[in-house]
Amino acid sequence: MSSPTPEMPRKLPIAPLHVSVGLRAQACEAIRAAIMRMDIYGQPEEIRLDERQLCQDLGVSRTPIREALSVLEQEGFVRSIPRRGIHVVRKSKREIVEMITVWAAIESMGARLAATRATTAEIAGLRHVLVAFDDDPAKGGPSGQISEYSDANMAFHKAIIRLGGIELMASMTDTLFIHMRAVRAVTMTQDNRARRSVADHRDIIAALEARDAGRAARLVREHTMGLAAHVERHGDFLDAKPEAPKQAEPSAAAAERQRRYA
Amino acid sequence: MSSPTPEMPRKLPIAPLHVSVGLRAQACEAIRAAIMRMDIYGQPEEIRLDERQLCQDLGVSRTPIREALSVLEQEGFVRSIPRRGIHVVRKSKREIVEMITVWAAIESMGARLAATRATTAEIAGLRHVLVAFDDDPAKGGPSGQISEYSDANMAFHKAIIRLGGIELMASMTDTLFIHMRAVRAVTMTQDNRARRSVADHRDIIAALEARDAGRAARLVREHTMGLAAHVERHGDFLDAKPEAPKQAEPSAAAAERQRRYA
DNA sequence: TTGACCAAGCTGGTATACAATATCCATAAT
DNA sequence: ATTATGGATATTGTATACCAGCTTGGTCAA
Repeated sequence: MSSPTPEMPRKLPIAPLHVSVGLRAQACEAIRAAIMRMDIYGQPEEIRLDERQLCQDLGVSRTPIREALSVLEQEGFVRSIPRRGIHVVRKSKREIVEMITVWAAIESMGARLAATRATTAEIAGLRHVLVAFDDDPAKGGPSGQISEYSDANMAFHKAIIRLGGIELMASMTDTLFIHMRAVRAVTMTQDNRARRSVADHRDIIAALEARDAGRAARLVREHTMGLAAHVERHGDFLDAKPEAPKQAEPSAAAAERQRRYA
Repeated sequence: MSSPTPEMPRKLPIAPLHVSVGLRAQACEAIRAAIMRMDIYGQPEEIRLDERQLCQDLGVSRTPIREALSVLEQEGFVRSIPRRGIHVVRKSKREIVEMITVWAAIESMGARLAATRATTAEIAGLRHVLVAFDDDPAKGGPSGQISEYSDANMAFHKAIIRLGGIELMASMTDTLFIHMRAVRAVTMTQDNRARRSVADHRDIIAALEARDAGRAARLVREHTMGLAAHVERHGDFLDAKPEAPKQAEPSAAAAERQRRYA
């Protein structure tokens, strides 16, 4: 049966039937999506999540929830304190800057590798990512486009990394990029940043097309480190003000509990 | 419960200390140590570990074991297949090369940052790491010293990264370095590599002392990428031959299993 | 009125029981 | 004799029950 019969009718294109995609993975995905959906830095108070509440909402037992939370804790999205609860982590400005720095390091190397091993067609494909906003520079103004541009921006950087050919880079930066979503508001506070960003991207593509590995690596590094410097200057809102602990309000506890499940 | 007794043995104010360091963390540490201790690439067959066996050995229940295995799976040490068991991952040559490449990217940026922000005393402290083997170059020969040198080697690179001041770099590379331990045998197969490595390190320190960020970054990158190329050339043993345990045996079950794994 | 002490509830950690599924072997049929 | 099918077995995923500790709110005493 292992003979290489070229045409075997036994190979029915039957469903892959991944009935057991794993309940833990689903919970992990759901919780991660919920975390990304909420505006972490909008509310000043710590966001706590309750295991049992999640159990009810997702309709599963605590065990998969706990395992999913373990994964999320490893990924740096939540933090579990023994008997104090599980709260969504709020990255400090320094942590954000560090993440951007690591991102710059990885993507710079990715660009360096891409300059030599990527095909010309692949490099040319990079232009498709930014034409969408290159053709319409008027979009830079309203904040409603920020999210849209930010997504395209991340897509461009992801594409650079992908062209480097190191899959590990893609997987490692994916987590970083997810964290970046929370602070994308600050990345475009200055209007010229968006335009300058597009110009930088064009220069990077040009360097890649010229097969100038050193220049591509340098441009990517300077571009991303510029973002790091920008956050360093204007990202003070990240170091949140956990607000006055409790002013003289006797019902603060009740309010706290109410907010907890919000 | 029986509260009427007004005299309750009051809790001694003696700090129980880290009684609850978390049973999961201990299990995680133990299993990780066990994995690092065993020679993954020595045995040709897949190394499977059994949950209940671990439960008995560690004397705990399955829950903390499972959570520890979740963490280890996230870190890339083990892989869990739904109903097939948990086996220690055997990194392929490509994966190792990728890890080294990412390491080079991160450490290169770390050196670049260290060149400007590290104090002169900190840079000078780097020499302490390699003098131990710089003073006794005769040690390069026997393989018994490989492990020792490898540890000092990693300590040097960790120190570079630490001087960069980005804690995230340290934590990310720690996991990479743990994986590197498994393949440190191949890193020193050529005798001159050890000596050249020390020379490279000295050059890196010189660049840092000269505050030449670009040169430091380049030297670190070339040094580590040289290791990647070395593994690329001589690391074919990593792509192990799982070899058919049963040779020419037309067993239907074996063929079936082979087909399903493909 | 204010402070401390106690008690109860809530939260997470741990253990165990149950269910589902993959593997493997034995037996029967061709 | 060989193959296929069925069951036995083993292993993991999931759920639930129990336990320990922290928080918090109330009450009593000074």
